[in-house]
Amino acid sequence: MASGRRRIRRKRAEFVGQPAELGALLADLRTAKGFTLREVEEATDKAVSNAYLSQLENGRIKKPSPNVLHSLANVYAVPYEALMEKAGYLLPSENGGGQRNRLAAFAIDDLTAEEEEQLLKYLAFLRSRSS
Amino acid sequence: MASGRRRIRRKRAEFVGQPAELGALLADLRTAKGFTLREVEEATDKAVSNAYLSQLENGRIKKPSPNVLHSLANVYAVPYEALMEKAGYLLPSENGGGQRNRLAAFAIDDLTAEEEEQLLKYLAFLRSRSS
DNA sequence: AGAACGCGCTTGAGTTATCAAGCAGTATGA
DNA sequence: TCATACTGCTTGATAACTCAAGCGCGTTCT
Repeated sequence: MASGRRRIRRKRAEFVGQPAELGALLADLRTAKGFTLREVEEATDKAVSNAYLSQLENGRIKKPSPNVLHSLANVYAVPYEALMEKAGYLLPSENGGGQRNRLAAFAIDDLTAEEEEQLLKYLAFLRSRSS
Repeated sequence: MASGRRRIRRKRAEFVGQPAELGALLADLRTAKGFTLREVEEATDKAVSNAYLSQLENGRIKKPSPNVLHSLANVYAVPYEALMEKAGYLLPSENGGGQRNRLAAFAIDDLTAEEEEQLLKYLAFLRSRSS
């Protein structure tokens, strides 16, 4: 099954970006931090193999063990619960209703001034679009 | 390997009752409430089959999905996290390091989860472009 | 050029979770 | 007595997770 591996090339112009699935989120977190697959494997102390992470990021694995998510949350400095929720696991409090657990507390601590500016700009753009 | 199927007969006499396995705990919870396997299956709205619950209680299944534990926690009226922990999953707080590095340069506190994701995605995009 | 690396990714195999179906045992009622 | 209906339990099949090994591609030496 060859699979036409489609190169995902994001255009800045139309940046539609939906809520994204777990895999995409993990991929974004990793590239944002500038890690390689194997670096993450190391950082998790071999708890998450590079091969596995690849499959995760490409959506081939839908529900990794919470422990895997825990490891990754550590590496990416992002709240564990956020990943759990994205993976489709119920949260302790998430009972019946629909409760809003915030995703990443934007755990990017090493933003450059320039990046920050662009992000803010982009946020402004986003918000201007929301009706 | 023939397997000498060992009947697990719990003794009531010496009740050292310590860490106990998840299975034993679930079994105790159920009998304490006087439910049958099928009643629990019903109570969880078929989320947990009686067959599965049986295997769980007898320790044949070690790490059920968190969602299963959530259902059972509901039925038995015990805290979800307790079951999670018994199942060997790390809890949100169970973290040694506690690195909360979130430098507030980008201190946007009113971000919606969706906005955060899109920003992250955009940042990943930005950084992947810079050579 | 070629060697040597690092990158993401695939694949094969082993383990585990999960369910539908059905089994043996024990009541209870006709 | 037989039938019916429970009880917990087993089993076979399928799907999902997970890893070790290795592949192909692009860089970067030498």
